[in-house]
Amino acid sequence: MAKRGMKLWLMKSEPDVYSINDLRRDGTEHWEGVRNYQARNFMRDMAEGDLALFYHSNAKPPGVAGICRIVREAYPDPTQFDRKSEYYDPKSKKDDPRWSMVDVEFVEKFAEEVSLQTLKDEPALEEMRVTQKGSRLSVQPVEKKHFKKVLKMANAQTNL
DNA sequence: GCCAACGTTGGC
DNA sequence: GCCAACGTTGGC
Repeated sequence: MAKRGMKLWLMKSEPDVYSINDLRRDGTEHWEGVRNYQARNFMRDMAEGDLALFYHSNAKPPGVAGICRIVREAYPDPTQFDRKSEYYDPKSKKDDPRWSMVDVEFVEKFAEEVSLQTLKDEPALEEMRVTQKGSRLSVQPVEKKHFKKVLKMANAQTNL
């Protein structure tokens, strides 16, 4: 059931890097490596218990693969200080970390992914951010009506 | 691999 | 503060 004031999100991951199957295996994971200020700011707005659509980007086809839940609110992403990490940011200072991450846990993998094309073909999702041209943002808020629609299209077990 | 649609950087 | 050059994202 939906908690009062719960916010809803969409989070993109390239399945070659980290997929919904990886999250199912791991249970929980750090959502590290976000290096875009807008996406970071959205992560900072997340609260424990919020739900997110797990979106496979750069996939064939791209689409929503399942659901995850925020289990830890934003805190500094340690990879920004790790010289060996591909996410290393030499400009970020220890006493003023630039980048944040959240922790997520696996909720559900859809029996069938809902492809981006399917989302685009659904008139009710016309205004959803991810269906819009040039939507590159890797973390984005989702309106409740859109989230519910996607759950329905996916025959999801999760409901709001 | 191409390229549109951004976002960031840095010279001025 | 402007803006050109450059880098990244991500669908196709």
